[in-house]
Amino acid sequence: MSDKVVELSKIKVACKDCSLFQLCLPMGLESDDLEKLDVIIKRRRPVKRGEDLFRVGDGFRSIYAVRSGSIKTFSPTQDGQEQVTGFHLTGELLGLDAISNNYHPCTATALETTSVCEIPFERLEELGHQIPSLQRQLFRVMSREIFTEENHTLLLGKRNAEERLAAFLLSVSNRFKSRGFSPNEYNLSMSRNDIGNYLGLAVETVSRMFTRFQESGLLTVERKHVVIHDLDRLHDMAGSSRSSGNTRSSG
Amino acid sequence: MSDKVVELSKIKVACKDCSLFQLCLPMGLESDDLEKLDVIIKRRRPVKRGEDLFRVGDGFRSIYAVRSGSIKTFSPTQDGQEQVTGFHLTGELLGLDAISNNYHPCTATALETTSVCEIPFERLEELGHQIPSLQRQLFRVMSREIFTEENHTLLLGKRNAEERLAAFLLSVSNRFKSRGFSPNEYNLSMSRNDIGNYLGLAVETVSRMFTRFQESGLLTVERKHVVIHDLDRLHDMAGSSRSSGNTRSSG
DNA sequence: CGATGCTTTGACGAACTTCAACGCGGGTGG
DNA sequence: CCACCCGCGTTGAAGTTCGTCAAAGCATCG
Repeated sequence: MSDKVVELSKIKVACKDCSLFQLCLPMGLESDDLEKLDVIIKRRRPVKRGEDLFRVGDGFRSIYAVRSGSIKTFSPTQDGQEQVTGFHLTGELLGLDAISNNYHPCTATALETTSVCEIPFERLEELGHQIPSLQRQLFRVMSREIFTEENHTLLLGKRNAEERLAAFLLSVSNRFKSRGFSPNEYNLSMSRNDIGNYLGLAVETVSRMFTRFQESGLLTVERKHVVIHDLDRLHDMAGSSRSSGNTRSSG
Repeated sequence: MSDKVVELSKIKVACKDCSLFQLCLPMGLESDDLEKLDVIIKRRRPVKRGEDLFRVGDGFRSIYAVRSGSIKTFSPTQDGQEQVTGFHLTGELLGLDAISNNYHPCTATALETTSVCEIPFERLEELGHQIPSLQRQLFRVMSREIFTEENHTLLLGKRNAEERLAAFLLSVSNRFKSRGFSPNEYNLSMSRNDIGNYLGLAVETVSRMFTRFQESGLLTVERKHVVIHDLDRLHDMAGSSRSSGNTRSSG
């Protein structure tokens, strides 16, 4: 069960050997329970930039964990627009919003070449009956997702453009940090358009804010590449965010 | 276990005799499983208008189902403001956002005299291991909550004042309808202030929109009382809302 | 009956969107 | 290898929506 081998097209890394172990679903599981989970997980070939992991209306079968790369989820609105509902970075789950309807309410598109673990939900549910700690972790993950959505709501409800972009950059920063990457320097895989859409702002406003942030010495930005010079100030500007983290998990 | 009696201060109605049976947690449960759930549920004395069911930071022990009345949940923001994160009507659950953090990230205040069922989460979790259909229902409820939050996000991200208020009124309408009340006529238990806060609008803007809606013949409003004359048009105005319902459940 | 809190209304200004144009960079084809 | 093209990002100007400020109307309650 655990002698997974690295192949060319199907990279098989057992949960126990995965660097995301502490962030992902198996967090807190005992070794033998971990293997049970490991067995039901499907490792798929990487999704290329622009390809979809699933589409709006697709039947719900699995939830997904991002192993590397990043994914955006978005829903169509009645007037034919799209609304970006979330960005999912390494170690984050998506698809949880499909459980109740039994189909995916959003489309998931890779922002760059991305590997995911596919976790068939029925089997996960069965496993949950056997492994209480997995059950609990699953509840925790879903609850955190609700909490995260509330935070996003909070952001869009009361905050101006400056605060929104600051909060967004801070959120990305925190998420990279908790995965062992630099919180001060990273590449944004999503376009300005996606960011604006997600934050409820026009692209132009996002661009202007980036310029303003840079002029004030808060950060340096060049296309996708962001270097944050003053995380404390960014934090102050973000203001609104509720006490706890901004960790995303589903979409 | 099922011979609950109506008392004066503690109204005891077994799940199987509750009119919300089809909307609430026990949906789809077999008779004997229902009784198991029934046993762990605590019926508390009603919460009066303005009283809190729980407060921000309170330790998480239970989730709650609204039996009658309504509750608003709100979180403090860093600058001392409040952000209303949800309204919870009859048959809806709240407290699900506390599972991951182990404390409540929001305060829940009664908007009118409100009865709730308190469901100790640890015991519910245990019961979930025994009763797969309860487990599944719990996942479904949590997933629906994520979906609902996404919808709220969508609303705040892209929609103007008119669309927001229309979507809000439509959501309330749908929720009353699914509980067997009139979708065309209802009383709003929350203040204009709460509505504005929830929708990310100034109170004055909400008021102006109500006036505009009334002048256009869409509805009649007098303080809390709302009569909707043209649900179809309201639906068109709300526009943005994603395909499925607006059913809330947690906060 | 006055006090208080909620709601409405009007005037004004600020923030953000929209429209338009331009710059830049990466990819493609000659 | 260079030139061109196209998408993305930036910048400027004008327009609109909504928030803020101020004041008055109106119900509820002591």
